Amino acid sequence: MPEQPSTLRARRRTETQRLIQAHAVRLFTERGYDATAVTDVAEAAGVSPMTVYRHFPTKEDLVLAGQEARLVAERIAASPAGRPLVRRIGLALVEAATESTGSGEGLTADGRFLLARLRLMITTPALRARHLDNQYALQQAIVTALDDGGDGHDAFRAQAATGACLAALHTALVRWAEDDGRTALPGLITEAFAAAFGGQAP
Amino acid sequence: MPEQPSTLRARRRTETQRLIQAHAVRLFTERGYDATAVTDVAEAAGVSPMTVYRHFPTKEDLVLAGQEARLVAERIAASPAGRPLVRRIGLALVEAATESTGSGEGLTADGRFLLARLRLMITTPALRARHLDNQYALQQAIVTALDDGGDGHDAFRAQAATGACLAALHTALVRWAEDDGRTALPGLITEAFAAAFGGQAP
DNA sequence: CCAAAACGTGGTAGTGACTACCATTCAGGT
DNA sequence: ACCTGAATGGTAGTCACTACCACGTTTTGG
Repeated sequence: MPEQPSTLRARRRTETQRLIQAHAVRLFTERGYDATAVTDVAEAAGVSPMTVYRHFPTKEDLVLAGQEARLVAERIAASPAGRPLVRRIGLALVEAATESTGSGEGLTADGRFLLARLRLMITTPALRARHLDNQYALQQAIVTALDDGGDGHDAFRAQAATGACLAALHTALVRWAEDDGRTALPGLITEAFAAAFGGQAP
Repeated sequence: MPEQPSTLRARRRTETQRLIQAHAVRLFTERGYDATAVTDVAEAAGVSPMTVYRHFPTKEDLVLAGQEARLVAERIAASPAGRPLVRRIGLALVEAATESTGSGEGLTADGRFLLARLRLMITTPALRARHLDNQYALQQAIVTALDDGGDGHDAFRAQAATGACLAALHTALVRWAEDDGRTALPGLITEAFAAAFGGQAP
């Protein structure tokens, strides 16, 4: 999904980003987030501190950066309307999770990296706060995407339902990370939805 | 509810806290959060920057400090068990909101201050992130408080349900702030729960 | 009632995240 | 080949926050 303009500059750019982020997550995991300075990350990646800030506006973005959110929003917007909102969102989330992590046992390299990032997001207070705010931004994006021209009251109901769905997702993600990714994520999401919404989930 | 030990030192201490926080919220509202330095708050309150940090460990706490969370957790723990979790939490939240803001029209001075803080929490990214993390901490407190000795699976379901409830609460709070407190908060919470959970809300 | 302990407050000097502002180098399109 | 623009690096500065220490006042215990 990330387009590859294949121009040399763009390829190098994404490659540097990948390099910096990989070293950052590694160092944060080894030494701790607060005990690792941005300068350390830059040094490990072989670039100047300036370059780190060019690619990642804040230290937190070194862990949080990722494009999973966009995928989710698009999938929900593309899902067939008519069904109750909670079921639409739940189904889209389960599908997106299946695609990202696989429903079976083996974890891809991307999956392991996502897991490492998630662990940091859950345990480090500053990262957890920013991650929750990102989820809130995703909520806004979802509500905007599926706004069928209803009035403010409809939008309010959509906000409430979407927020509750994303909270259930978050619970599933936390459990998945605590389990080191051994339990399949789609199943956890389904369980979380069942616990929160009872009869109106896949 | 906050005990008054009535010893001179304690009274002075809470008074300085109140003073600093009041000036902070005022300045943040007038000039903006990022454009206001902690030094400015200290100067306005007539204390040294050091004293500000003594009472409020971070700049964000100047807005976020408050003991509403504890009230909510206690109320939920005290609610009668047996009913479905979502209904228990919803009822407790509506009651707590009624007590804090009143169900009628007039807004108390405390209510107006709470509204000003809430507006800052919603509009300022850094504060919004920390606020969402505080809600997440409240979720943990609630789950711990009503842990009836179930297994890990029960705890997982409680996490999912509680998180969804607090997301609905947050939606109601945002709407309340956007309305400048004109719509009664308990009713908004009830509506948000109805939108998210359908038939299982007050 | 008077000491000693505890607390609230202020100063100084630091660390670390982040932000201008500017110079240099090199890929991309014409 | 030339010029535009992007990517990187350096310097200096702001601001949140943290020791570490000193001084005065309130509280406490004999």
